[in-house]
Amino acid sequence: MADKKMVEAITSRDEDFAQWYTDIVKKADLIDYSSVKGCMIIRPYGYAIWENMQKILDKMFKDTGHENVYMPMFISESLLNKEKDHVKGFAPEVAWVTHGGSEKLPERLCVRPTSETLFCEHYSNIVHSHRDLPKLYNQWCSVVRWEKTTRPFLRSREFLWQEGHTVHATAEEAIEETERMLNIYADFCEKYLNMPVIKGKKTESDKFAGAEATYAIEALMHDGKALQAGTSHYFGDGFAKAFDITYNSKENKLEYVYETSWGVSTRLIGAVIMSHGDDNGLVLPPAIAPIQVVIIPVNQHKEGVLEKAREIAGRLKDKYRVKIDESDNSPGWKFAEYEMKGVPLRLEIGPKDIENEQCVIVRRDNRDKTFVKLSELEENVEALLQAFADSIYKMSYDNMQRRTYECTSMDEIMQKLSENGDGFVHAMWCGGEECEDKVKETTGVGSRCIPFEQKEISDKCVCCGKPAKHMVCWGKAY
RNA sequence: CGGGGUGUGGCGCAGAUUGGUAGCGCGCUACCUUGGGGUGGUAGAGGUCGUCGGUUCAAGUCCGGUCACUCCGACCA
Repeated sequence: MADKKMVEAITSRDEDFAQWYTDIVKKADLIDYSSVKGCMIIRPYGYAIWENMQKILDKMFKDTGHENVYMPMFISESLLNKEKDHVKGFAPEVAWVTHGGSEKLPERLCVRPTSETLFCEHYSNIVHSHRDLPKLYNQWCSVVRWEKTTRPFLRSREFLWQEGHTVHATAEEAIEETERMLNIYADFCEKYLNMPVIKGKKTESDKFAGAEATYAIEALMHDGKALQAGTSHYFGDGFAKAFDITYNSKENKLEYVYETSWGVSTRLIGAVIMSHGDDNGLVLPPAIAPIQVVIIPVNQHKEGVLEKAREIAGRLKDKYRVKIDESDNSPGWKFAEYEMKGVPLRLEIGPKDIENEQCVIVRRDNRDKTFVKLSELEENVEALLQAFADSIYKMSYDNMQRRTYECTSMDEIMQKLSENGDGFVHAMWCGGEECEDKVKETTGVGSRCIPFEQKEISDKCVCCGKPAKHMVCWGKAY
């Protein structure tokens, strides 16, 4: 029975998606709660996923000329206050340090919610000449935002991320950088997380505090809600003016730099869970799965079985992340356990197989069983992992297609959503903030982004009927 | 921040209305058994009931505060 629910312990995904999600993060050993609200312990299995993401992304950053740095975690209040839009955006959710030991600090310090101000201060000190540009810095760190409601990976008060901050001589160069990084994020999601995304620009009301333009990639989760999976901001010279970051040009003129920043966070783990997971647990993309192939010896106490299992592991371990479970749990228990943990391939090896010089490989996504000759092991693993990755991408892609609705009226939006469930609504927009608000108020979907890939569904705004400027992608957000 | 739910061995829960000193399943430990979808058995270990305070001869149980988790909204990587 391919669709039989093996693990009774988790909530069904279609019955209660939120509860299902909570069950998964706990039962797959990704996190544990700590005693401070909204702060989670990322356990080894969860952290390994993040490490794999980091490894891939870090290489992509380095390949495009970026360098890693580390900024302090504290920002003085006066520094934070320098760019007024930025403070206004973040002040409500920063955590403050007021004491050092028992002594009150002369100026309170905020725990970074993001590090624009720190990078700006530093850049103003080290950038003097056009020869110093560009500076392409990135840092891996954690940031703190005092969120009111919290959820593991999706919204925690402290979370891990990377933040790139770059300064350039010209606006063109900075805009190019903003786009380059957005594309890297999109490629990462599609190729390594096997998750399709929509690239687009945020509306004025939705852009980053202090930015001139914010670009984002939006992914659609299995339940039809949207998740912002990454952002890339173009700052123009706004921060440069606020923080006085100037350089002497070739013509010996004092010029302001142009800046960008971009980031993705451990929220991507949440995105992967909600894109690919099913009623049996996690389903992990091979590129980031801590274990890609789990080997389950069957009747392992029988002579020769464990030896064979280890031999197989030895053949695979240079190329793949492999684990043999030699514990004394029953095979059935192990099957369920590694399904919960989302391991892409399960390799079963028992006395019958050894006799036939074969093994059994089962895919996590559809439980397809393949009998593989041991002499053809490597090429089969390779092919199955690839097929697995393609297949979970397609599932996500199909889900997004099925849940994308083109609408020309507010009534149609509400009708499509109630008939087919949540999803992306593509509809035209005049560019007015009142209409943006009104769409959200009446239909429940907010603007996610203005996709780069535009389509003229009609020439009128879905809300007010005036001439439309853009097609907007709307959705309910996480 | 508003509304609902929950907090009792590691996990899931019962006990609370009718106060009298804590119980079940799973897991855990040891041994045996079994092994191709969470094997079966025997013997064990483990909790003062989120937390602070109040009422009472006596509180898991009643009252008040507080903290955390969770779900649904409003805002956010």
